Amino acid sequence: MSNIKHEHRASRNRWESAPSHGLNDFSHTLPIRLLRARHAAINQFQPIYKKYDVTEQQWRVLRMVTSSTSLTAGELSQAIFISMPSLSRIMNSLEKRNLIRRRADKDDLRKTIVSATAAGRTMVAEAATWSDTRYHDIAQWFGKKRLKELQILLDDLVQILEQHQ
Amino acid sequence: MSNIKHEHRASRNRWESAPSHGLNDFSHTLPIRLLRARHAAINQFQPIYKKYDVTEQQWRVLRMVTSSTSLTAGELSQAIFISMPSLSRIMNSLEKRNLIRRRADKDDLRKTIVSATAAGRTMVAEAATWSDTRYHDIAQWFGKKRLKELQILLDDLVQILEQHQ
DNA sequence: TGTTAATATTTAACATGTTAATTAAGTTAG
DNA sequence: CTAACTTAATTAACATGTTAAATATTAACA
Repeated sequence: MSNIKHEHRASRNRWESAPSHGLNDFSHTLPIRLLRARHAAINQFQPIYKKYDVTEQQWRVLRMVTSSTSLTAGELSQAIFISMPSLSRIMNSLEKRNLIRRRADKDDLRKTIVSATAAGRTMVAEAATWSDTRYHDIAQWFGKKRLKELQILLDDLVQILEQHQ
Repeated sequence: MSNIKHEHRASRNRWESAPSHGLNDFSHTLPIRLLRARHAAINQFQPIYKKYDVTEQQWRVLRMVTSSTSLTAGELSQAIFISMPSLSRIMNSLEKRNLIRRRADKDDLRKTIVSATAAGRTMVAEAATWSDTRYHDIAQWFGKKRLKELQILLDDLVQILEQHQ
């Protein structure tokens, strides 16, 4: 019973230890970790969503649209990682609330150009300061260096996974 | 394909640079990065979902249930990070397909104990090898050390964000 | 003991995620 | 020029995410 090399404690997760059958500690896979982290991050901005009665996704649209002078629905979709079908519905809702506006691109009538209304811009500008403060807080708590590390690892992971496809 | 617009160097993101007004480069916030990474990771296992005609979430339930001898719906919900309402519907669907079973806990009739049927266990066991291989591939491509680093950073981030709440 | 509070799960209502089909406009080849 | 192909956005259908309310059971306690 010579346990030579490893003496893995109880259950290290499946990514670093022997896979055996892979059915142990399933609650700590990378996808679930990423989901949890995203949840926790978004949660920090909950006060804004409640204050303005928007969902996190609607807020993403509003921020992207107000931060850009002119972009098409397709560009918007790619930038904030919301599929076109979802984006389509979200834009309906935001347009009804008079926060954004859609118009056809004169050079290519298939494209839709999305822009923020004055009301939309006002709303985002109001929250921008608060939001920036919170972003800064998070960087402070977690450490700017580690945050940067995390970002790089995430980007690299995406790149590598998309490569091997 | 390969029209991927990675303008990494072009503009640094808002997390490390001066916040100014926070409306620039909004498409690279941490939440969006996490979303992208999760997508890319899940995408690697798409063949399984298609082969067995299950969603990613249903698969999470199946793997967790088969990897555990006995757990309640609540425990399952926490472990795989699916809310109780969603889990309730997913279990309905999996039960109809005879992949899992629900029964009341004799010691506490409020609790529901979830278990896999023989069919469910067979199905997961069949895919386990393939899945393990893919997990291993990812670790190989990305580097085991970096993957571990990423995991630690994610866990720490969650912990810190939950602390400051 | 009986009333109230807390817990586990489900249901309801609505927003979003996902895949496939549809519509409209632009592009290309014959 | 027009038929076939491509692209951009929407719609449809169904699964999941999310919040609040409903239901059933257990715990607390005066």
